[in-house]
Amino acid sequence: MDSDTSRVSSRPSSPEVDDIFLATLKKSVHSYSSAVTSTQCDHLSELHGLRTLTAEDEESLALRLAKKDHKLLSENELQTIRLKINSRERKRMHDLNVAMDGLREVMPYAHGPSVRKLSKIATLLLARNYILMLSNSLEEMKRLVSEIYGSGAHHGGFHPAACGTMTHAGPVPGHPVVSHASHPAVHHPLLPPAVSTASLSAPGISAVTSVRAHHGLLKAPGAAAGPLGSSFHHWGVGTGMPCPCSMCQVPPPHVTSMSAVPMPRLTSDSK
DNA sequence: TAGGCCATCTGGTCCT
DNA sequence: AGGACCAGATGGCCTA
Repeated sequence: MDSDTSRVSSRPSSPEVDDIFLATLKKSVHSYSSAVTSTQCDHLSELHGLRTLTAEDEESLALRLAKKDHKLLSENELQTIRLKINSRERKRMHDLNVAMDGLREVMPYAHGPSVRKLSKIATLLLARNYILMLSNSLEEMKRLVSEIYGSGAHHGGFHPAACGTMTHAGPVPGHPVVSHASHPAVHHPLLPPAVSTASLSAPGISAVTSVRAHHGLLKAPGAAAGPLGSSFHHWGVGTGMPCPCSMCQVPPPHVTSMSAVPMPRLTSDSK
Protein backbone atom coordinates (compact mmCIF):
# COMPACT_ATOMS: atom_id res chain seq x y z
CA MET A 1 0.00 0.00 0.00
CA ASP A 2 2.67 2.41 0.93
CA SER A 3 5.14 1.18 -1.53
CA ASP A 4 6.15 4.72 -2.06
CA THR A 5 8.24 4.52 1.05
CA SER A 6 11.19 3.31 -0.89
CA ARG A 7 10.75 6.21 -3.16
CA VAL A 8 10.91 8.60 -0.30
CA SER A 9 14.07 7.21 1.12
CA SER A 10 15.71 6.57 -2.18
CA ARG A 11 15.16 10.04 -3.47
CA PRO A 12 17.17 12.41 -1.39
CA SER A 13 16.51 16.00 -2.12
CA SER A 14 20.19 16.63 -2.34
CA PRO A 15 21.83 14.06 -4.56
CA GLU A 16 25.50 13.36 -4.58
CA VAL A 17 27.70 15.84 -6.26
CA ASP A 18 28.85 13.35 -8.85
CA ASP A 19 25.29 12.66 -9.81
CA ILE A 20 24.61 16.32 -9.98
CA PHE A 21 27.55 16.89 -12.18
CA LEU A 22 26.61 14.09 -14.53
CA ALA A 23 23.08 15.32 -14.61
CA THR A 24 24.36 18.75 -15.35
CA LEU A 25 26.38 17.50 -18.21
CA LYS A 26 23.52 15.52 -19.59
CA LYS A 27 21.19 18.46 -19.24
CA SER A 28 23.69 20.73 -20.85
CA VAL A 29 23.97 18.43 -23.76
CA HIS A 30 20.25 18.20 -23.98
CA SER A 31 19.70 21.90 -23.69
CA TYR A 32 22.20 22.72 -26.28
CA SER A 33 21.47 19.82 -28.52
CA SER A 34 20.68 22.25 -31.25
CA ALA A 35 24.16 23.55 -31.12
CA VAL A 36 26.07 20.44 -30.21
CA THR A 37 26.38 17.58 -32.59
CA SER A 38 25.28 14.10 -31.68
CA THR A 39 28.84 12.97 -31.89
CA GLN A 40 29.75 15.39 -29.21
CA CYS A 41 26.85 14.20 -27.14
CA ASP A 42 28.41 10.80 -27.06
CA HIS A 43 31.43 12.19 -25.28
CA LEU A 44 30.05 13.70 -22.11
CA SER A 45 33.37 13.72 -20.41
CA GLU A 46 34.65 16.15 -22.90
CA LEU A 47 32.08 18.70 -21.91
CA HIS A 48 33.81 19.52 -18.69
CA GLY A 49 36.37 21.85 -20.09
CA LEU A 50 37.86 19.23 -22.27
CA ARG A 51 35.45 19.11 -25.12
CA THR A 52 36.43 21.19 -28.03
CA LEU A 53 33.68 23.12 -29.67
CA THR A 54 33.37 24.27 -33.15
CA ALA A 55 33.35 27.99 -33.72
CA GLU A 56 29.62 27.82 -34.30
CA ASP A 57 29.06 25.93 -31.08
CA GLU A 58 31.04 28.35 -29.05
CA GLU A 59 29.34 31.31 -30.56
CA SER A 60 25.93 29.80 -29.94
CA LEU A 61 26.71 29.04 -26.34
CA ALA A 62 28.15 32.44 -25.75
CA LEU A 63 25.18 34.14 -27.30
CA ARG A 64 22.75 32.11 -25.24
CA LEU A 65 24.50 32.42 -21.94
CA ALA A 66 26.17 35.77 -22.11
CA LYS A 67 23.98 37.83 -24.34
CA LYS A 68 23.21 39.98 -21.34
CA ASP A 69 26.79 40.99 -21.09
CA HIS A 70 27.13 41.54 -24.78
CA LYS A 71 30.44 39.87 -24.72
CA LEU A 72 31.60 36.45 -25.59
CA LEU A 73 32.98 34.37 -22.81
CA SER A 74 35.05 31.32 -23.28
CA GLU A 75 33.36 27.99 -23.03
CA ASN A 76 35.07 27.19 -19.78
CA GLU A 77 34.04 30.46 -18.25
CA LEU A 78 30.47 29.99 -19.34
CA GLN A 79 30.43 26.46 -18.07
CA THR A 80 31.88 27.51 -14.76
CA ILE A 81 29.35 30.28 -14.35
CA ARG A 82 26.50 28.03 -15.32
CA LEU A 83 27.56 25.31 -12.92
CA LYS A 84 27.97 27.85 -10.17
CA ILE A 85 24.49 29.22 -10.74
CA ASN A 86 23.05 25.75 -10.92
CA SER A 87 24.77 24.82 -7.70
CA ARG A 88 23.33 27.82 -5.94
CA GLU A 89 19.90 27.00 -7.18
CA ARG A 90 20.24 23.42 -6.04
CA LYS A 91 21.32 24.59 -2.63
CA ARG A 92 18.45 26.98 -2.45
CA MET A 93 15.97 24.27 -3.34
CA HIS A 94 17.65 21.89 -0.94
CA ASP A 95 17.27 24.41 1.87
CA LEU A 96 13.68 24.80 0.91
CA ASN A 97 13.19 21.05 1.13
CA VAL A 98 14.89 20.96 4.51
CA ALA A 99 12.46 23.56 5.72
CA MET A 100 9.64 21.56 4.23
CA ASP A 101 10.82 18.47 6.07
CA GLY A 102 10.95 20.47 9.24
CA LEU A 103 7.39 21.51 8.67
CA ARG A 104 6.35 17.92 8.06
CA GLU A 105 7.91 16.88 11.32
CA VAL A 106 5.72 19.15 13.38
CA MET A 107 2.57 18.40 11.49
CA PRO A 108 -0.12 16.26 13.06
CA TYR A 109 0.52 13.48 10.70
CA ALA A 110 1.73 9.97 11.28
CA HIS A 111 5.44 9.64 10.75
CA GLY A 112 7.35 6.51 10.06
CA PRO A 113 8.88 4.35 7.40
CA SER A 114 5.57 2.84 6.48
CA VAL A 115 3.90 6.16 5.99
CA ARG A 116 4.14 7.97 2.78
CA LYS A 117 5.65 11.39 3.02
CA LEU A 118 3.33 14.27 2.52
CA SER A 119 3.70 16.00 -0.76
CA LYS A 120 4.75 19.61 -0.67
CA ILE A 121 1.36 20.92 -1.54
CA ALA A 122 -0.28 18.65 0.99
CA THR A 123 2.19 19.77 3.63
CA LEU A 124 1.45 23.40 3.00
CA LEU A 125 -2.29 22.93 2.95
CA LEU A 126 -2.22 20.80 6.05
CA ALA A 127 -0.03 23.32 7.82
CA ARG A 128 -2.38 26.09 6.94
CA ASN A 129 -5.37 24.23 8.29
CA TYR A 130 -3.43 23.20 11.33
CA ILE A 131 -2.64 26.81 12.09
CA LEU A 132 -6.25 27.74 11.61
CA MET A 133 -7.31 24.97 13.93
CA LEU A 134 -4.85 26.02 16.59
CA SER A 135 -5.91 29.62 16.25
CA ASN A 136 -9.47 28.56 16.66
CA SER A 137 -8.62 26.48 19.68
CA LEU A 138 -6.77 29.36 21.22
CA GLU A 139 -9.69 31.66 20.72
CA GLU A 140 -11.97 29.11 22.26
CA MET A 141 -9.63 28.67 25.16
CA LYS A 142 -9.64 32.39 25.78
CA ARG A 143 -13.37 32.40 25.66
CA LEU A 144 -13.61 29.54 28.09
CA VAL A 145 -11.15 31.13 30.48
CA SER A 146 -13.11 34.34 30.53
CA GLU A 147 -16.23 32.33 30.95
CA ILE A 148 -14.82 30.41 33.88
CA TYR A 149 -13.48 33.42 35.68
CA GLY A 150 -16.42 35.50 34.75
CA SER A 151 -19.62 33.61 35.41
CA GLY A 152 -18.53 30.53 37.22
CA ALA A 153 -16.98 27.34 36.07
CA HIS A 154 -19.10 26.14 33.25
CA HIS A 155 -16.18 24.07 32.11
CA GLY A 156 -15.06 23.58 35.65
CA GLY A 157 -15.02 19.88 35.20
CA PHE A 158 -12.61 20.46 32.36
CA HIS A 159 -15.04 18.88 30.03
CA PRO A 160 -18.51 19.87 29.12
CA ALA A 161 -21.30 17.54 29.92
CA ALA A 162 -22.32 17.96 26.33
CA CYS A 163 -19.40 15.80 25.39
CA GLY A 164 -21.19 13.09 27.29
CA THR A 165 -20.03 9.69 26.34
CA MET A 166 -17.88 10.91 23.53
CA THR A 167 -14.40 9.62 23.68
CA HIS A 168 -11.77 11.70 22.02
CA ALA A 169 -9.10 10.32 19.85
CA GLY A 170 -5.74 10.19 21.52
CA PRO A 171 -2.81 12.39 20.75
CA VAL A 172 -0.40 11.69 18.01
CA PRO A 173 2.95 10.49 19.29
CA GLY A 174 5.59 13.09 18.98
CA HIS A 175 3.12 15.73 18.19
CA PRO A 176 3.97 18.96 20.00
CA VAL A 177 0.45 20.19 20.36
CA VAL A 178 -0.26 21.52 23.80
CA SER A 179 -3.21 19.83 25.29
CA HIS A 180 -5.83 22.07 26.71
CA ALA A 181 -7.60 21.72 29.97
CA SER A 182 -11.05 21.14 28.69
CA HIS A 183 -9.84 18.43 26.36
CA PRO A 184 -7.11 16.51 28.06
CA ALA A 185 -6.90 14.16 25.15
CA VAL A 186 -5.60 16.28 22.34
CA HIS A 187 -7.80 16.28 19.32
CA HIS A 188 -6.45 15.94 15.85
CA PRO A 189 -9.16 16.83 13.48
CA LEU A 190 -6.83 16.40 10.57
CA LEU A 191 -6.17 12.80 11.30
CA PRO A 192 -8.10 9.60 10.88
CA PRO A 193 -10.48 8.25 11.92
CA ALA A 194 -12.08 11.57 11.88
CA VAL A 195 -10.47 13.43 9.19
CA SER A 196 -12.42 15.94 7.33
CA THR A 197 -11.68 16.15 3.68
CA ALA A 198 -12.68 19.73 3.84
CA SER A 199 -9.99 20.58 6.29
CA LEU A 200 -7.30 20.19 3.74
CA SER A 201 -9.00 21.51 0.74
CA ALA A 202 -8.29 24.99 -0.35
CA PRO A 203 -10.17 27.24 -2.71
CA GLY A 204 -9.56 26.00 -6.18
CA ILE A 205 -7.82 22.88 -5.03
CA SER A 206 -9.84 19.81 -4.42
CA ALA A 207 -8.89 17.64 -1.54
CA VAL A 208 -9.08 14.65 -3.78
CA THR A 209 -6.42 15.93 -6.07
CA SER A 210 -4.30 17.70 -3.56
CA VAL A 211 -3.94 14.81 -1.20
CA ARG A 212 -3.59 11.25 -2.18
CA ALA A 213 -6.02 9.05 -0.42
CA HIS A 214 -3.43 6.56 0.71
CA HIS A 215 -1.82 9.23 2.79
CA GLY A 216 -4.35 8.19 5.33
CA LEU A 217 -5.31 11.80 5.49
CA LEU A 218 -8.68 13.29 5.45
CA LYS A 219 -10.80 10.45 4.38
CA ALA A 220 -13.54 10.09 6.87
CA PRO A 221 -16.53 8.23 5.52
CA GLY A 222 -19.44 10.47 5.88
CA ALA A 223 -17.36 13.33 7.10
CA ALA A 224 -18.97 16.63 6.46
CA ALA A 225 -17.65 18.18 3.33
CA GLY A 226 -17.33 21.87 2.96
CA PRO A 227 -15.03 24.75 2.31
CA LEU A 228 -11.75 25.06 4.00
CA GLY A 229 -11.98 25.46 7.68
CA SER A 230 -15.70 25.10 7.70
CA SER A 231 -15.62 22.82 10.67
CA PHE A 232 -13.19 21.27 13.04
CA HIS A 233 -14.62 18.27 14.72
CA HIS A 234 -13.55 16.01 17.50
CA TRP A 235 -14.65 12.52 16.87
CA GLY A 236 -15.93 9.95 19.21
CA VAL A 237 -13.94 6.80 18.94
CA GLY A 238 -16.16 4.00 17.90
CA THR A 239 -19.12 6.24 17.37
CA GLY A 240 -17.87 8.10 14.37
CA MET A 241 -19.82 11.04 15.61
CA PRO A 242 -18.42 14.52 15.96
CA CYS A 243 -18.06 15.86 19.43
CA PRO A 244 -20.80 18.38 20.16
CA CYS A 245 -18.79 20.44 22.59
CA SER A 246 -18.03 24.06 21.95
CA MET A 247 -14.45 23.24 21.05
CA CYS A 248 -15.68 21.41 18.03
CA GLN A 249 -17.78 24.08 16.47
CA VAL A 250 -17.24 26.10 13.38
CA PRO A 251 -14.34 28.52 13.58
CA PRO A 252 -15.26 32.17 13.72
CA PRO A 253 -15.61 33.91 10.40
CA HIS A 254 -12.59 36.06 11.00
CA VAL A 255 -10.49 32.97 11.10
CA THR A 256 -11.91 31.20 8.12
CA SER A 257 -11.79 34.37 6.14
CA MET A 258 -8.04 34.05 6.12
CA SER A 259 -8.42 31.82 3.16
CA ALA A 260 -9.52 34.77 1.15
CA VAL A 261 -6.64 36.96 2.16
CA PRO A 262 -3.92 36.95 -0.45
CA MET A 263 -0.44 36.65 0.86
CA PRO A 264 1.58 39.66 -0.17
CA ARG A 265 4.88 39.14 -1.78
CA LEU A 266 7.80 39.93 0.39
CA THR A 267 9.53 41.68 -2.37
CA SER A 268 7.83 44.51 -4.04
CA ASP A 269 6.17 43.55 -7.25
CA SER A 270 4.66 46.88 -7.90
CA LYS A 271 6.43 48.77 -10.50
C1' DT B 1 0.26 3.96 -19.66
C1' DA B 2 -1.37 8.30 -17.80
C1' DG B 3 -0.86 11.27 -14.20
C1' DG B 4 1.33 13.01 -9.93
C1' DC B 5 5.37 14.47 -7.73
C1' DC B 6 9.87 15.81 -7.76
C1' DA B 7 14.75 17.53 -8.89
C1' DT B 8 17.17 20.08 -11.91
C1' DC B 9 18.35 23.44 -15.42
C1' DT B 10 17.63 27.81 -17.24
C1' DG B 11 16.65 32.64 -18.16
C1' DG B 12 14.48 36.63 -16.39
C1' DT B 13 13.74 39.94 -12.72
C1' DC B 14 14.57 42.16 -8.48
C1' DC B 15 17.39 43.41 -4.60
C1' DT B 16 21.60 44.63 -2.04
C1' DA C 1 27.89 42.86 -10.20
C1' DG C 2 26.47 39.12 -7.76
C1' DG C 3 23.06 36.71 -5.43
C1' DA C 4 18.22 35.53 -4.39
C1' DC C 5 13.95 34.49 -6.12
C1' DC C 6 10.76 32.88 -9.46
C1' DA C 7 8.52 30.32 -13.12
C1' DG C 8 8.69 27.43 -17.24
C1' DA C 9 10.59 23.34 -19.31
C1' DT C 10 12.26 18.81 -19.02
C1' DG C 11 12.90 14.20 -17.67
C1' DG C 12 12.89 10.51 -14.06
C1' DC C 13 10.46 7.75 -10.71
C1' DC C 14 6.42 5.88 -8.93
C1' DT C 15 1.52 4.51 -8.46
C1' DA C 16 -3.09 3.36 -9.88
